[in-house]
Amino acid sequence: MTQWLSTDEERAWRAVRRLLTVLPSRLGRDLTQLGLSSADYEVLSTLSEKPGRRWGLRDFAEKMQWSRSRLSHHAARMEARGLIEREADPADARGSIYHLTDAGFAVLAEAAPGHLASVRARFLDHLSPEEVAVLERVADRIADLPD
Amino acid sequence: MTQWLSTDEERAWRAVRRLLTVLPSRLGRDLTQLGLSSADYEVLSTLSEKPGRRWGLRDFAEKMQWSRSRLSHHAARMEARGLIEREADPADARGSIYHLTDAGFAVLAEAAPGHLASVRARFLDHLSPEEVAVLERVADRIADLPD
DNA sequence: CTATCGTCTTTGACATGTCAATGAAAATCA
DNA sequence: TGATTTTCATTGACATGTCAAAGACGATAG
Repeated sequence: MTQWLSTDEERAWRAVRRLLTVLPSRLGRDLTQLGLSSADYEVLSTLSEKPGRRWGLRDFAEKMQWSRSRLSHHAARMEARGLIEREADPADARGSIYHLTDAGFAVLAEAAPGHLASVRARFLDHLSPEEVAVLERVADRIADLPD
Repeated sequence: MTQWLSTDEERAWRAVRRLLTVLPSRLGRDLTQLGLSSADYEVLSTLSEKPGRRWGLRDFAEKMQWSRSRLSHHAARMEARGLIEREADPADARGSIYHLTDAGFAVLAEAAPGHLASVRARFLDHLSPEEVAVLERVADRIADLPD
């Protein structure tokens, strides 16, 4: 079940697959120690980068590459924890606007340094500048392919 | 929330994060068209590579980097579909041995070419041989770090 | 204006993953 | 041997993600 890629490709793909599994899992584990899941952290940091720290669900979900359903579910749970809040969109009564609470921002601010340290320790610190450059180019090229 | 990596690192990490999200999701979607989830495919192909196409749960789970619980749950579902079977381990009455059924092997054999085509179309075909080599080295280095 | 159609978020049902507890059997050790 | 500890796979309860309604509202065309 193995011979339809060249041996070089085969080895590389195996290695990349392992990376795809292992790196997110390690970063997630580190984050859990800090009291947040990876999903929580993504939501908080994506929201914190938006001017005003508020965002309508539709665009927010698209930015995060999440389904609207997933974001709605997850946001409901985070709202119950007091990390974010939802309010009606004044411009479109169907819409919902999410914004970071002060508590949510505080939680993010507390977790961020540890998370970035983890990204360094588990990834960036082990790459040369040239490798970082190659990775960026390759990752962009692949991710930009049509869906 | 953004200024604790150098701009180069920041851009690269962003790109890699996007790749980590988007590539598995695309490959998974393609696989779904072929009737299998990514998890199903991993189980089948990992099992098919083992001599005799049978494997005890413990080592199997470790090889896949899955928790035993996850594998046990997933295997129960796949067994219900007739793709794999479980039997008692004659050497250790606590143990359980998983093996691929003929039906499971047939399903894998049918899905594999399409999946490999998808890996090519969505990934490998867009990399130069040098990039493939860099990726393999980097991915191995990162994945081999202590947990 | 109003009827239709499309779009919005949420919801519920279900699939999947995690975590802790279970019960059975092996390994260890006195 | 017999008691204790460890390891094994599975299970159940719960958290999370997916998919297909649902219901509310906006946009469009007559």
